[in-house]
Amino acid sequence: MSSPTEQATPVQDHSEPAAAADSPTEGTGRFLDSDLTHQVHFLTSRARGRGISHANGQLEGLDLKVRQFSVLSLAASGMNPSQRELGEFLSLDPSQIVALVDHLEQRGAVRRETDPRDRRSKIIVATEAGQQLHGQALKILEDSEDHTLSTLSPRERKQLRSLLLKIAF
Amino acid sequence: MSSPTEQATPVQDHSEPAAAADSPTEGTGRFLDSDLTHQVHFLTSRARGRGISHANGQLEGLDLKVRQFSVLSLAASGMNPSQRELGEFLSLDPSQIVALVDHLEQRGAVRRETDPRDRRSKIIVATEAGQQLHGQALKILEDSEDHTLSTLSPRERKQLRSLLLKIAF
DNA sequence: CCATACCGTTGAGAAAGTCAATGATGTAGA
DNA sequence: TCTACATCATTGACTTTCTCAACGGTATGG
Repeated sequence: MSSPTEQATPVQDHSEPAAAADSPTEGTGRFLDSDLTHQVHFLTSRARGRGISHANGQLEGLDLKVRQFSVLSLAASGMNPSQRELGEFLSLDPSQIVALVDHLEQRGAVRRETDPRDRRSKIIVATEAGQQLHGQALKILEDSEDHTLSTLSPRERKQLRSLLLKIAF
Repeated sequence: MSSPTEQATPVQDHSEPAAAADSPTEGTGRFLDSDLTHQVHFLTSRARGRGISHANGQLEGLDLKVRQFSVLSLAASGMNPSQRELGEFLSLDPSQIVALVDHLEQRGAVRRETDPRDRRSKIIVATEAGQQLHGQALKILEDSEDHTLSTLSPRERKQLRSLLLKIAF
């Protein structure tokens, strides 16, 4: 199908009406038909980029990023994750977890507690202040997500979450 | 403010059966119920990470990454994108586009052609070799995506693409 | 002609990702 | 018990990606 015959398509061939200036989707919308737009990794990348960017902006007031929130969230869950577990679940290198936990610990949001069953591993738990911070951030993130998914019906949002869950693990 | 009241859920409270060693989802599956797992940005991040990681692995033989492919793909589309348009559509800084195009150009996969209508902008077009490379990569990426979405039915895949498309733009 | 805006490019620095090595600790077998 | 080996958190080095400011060449509108 994709045998690239001599169709080199010179530039002057892109005959677009000179009135392209007032196109509807502000210029790059013409790529919406491209092959790329059908690739799931491209769509997830873009969706993620937009969502995270907006979320980070909204979290600015708390001086927190989604990256840090994800660690705080698990720490505040009462599930007592170890750093290794955090790394695995969040798809982050152990060394990155160290930096993240360092930051949250200096901020007084989490504590490192040595696991009595395995003194090599450290359990990350949220402090009282951390719980509070998590609560505030969660609220903001819910609003942010609501904004990101504003073009989706409640039913579609549920579907999306369900589908993503299936391919995320 | 941050007086840590002694209610901090001590570690020995995480009473888990000692037989946890043979748990089904290899350890971190116990976080699947956490709040985080309900957040779309977390799910998209994980899904994207897994997908791109696998895709990049499969593309290794072509010495190509999805990042570079996305540029090549638009260059090979016959839509004559300018670098600015590439940046906007791919959510990348213009300076990153320069590097990406430089690399593909040195490889002989794309050409920069000055737009006769606006000599500031450069149109990126795929060479013959670039078209061929794109064809091979596309095939590999389709297989990779098939692998990433293996837990989804054809109908679900279509739904997913449709939903992602709605929130990606 | 002039001021202003835009495009690609360069360079610098921050953030994020990857990898190897180490000390402390746990585990299993001789 | 002693010994070899594996695992966890940590550090450090390095690469990749992101973000931003500046600059030359070009376009646009007065």
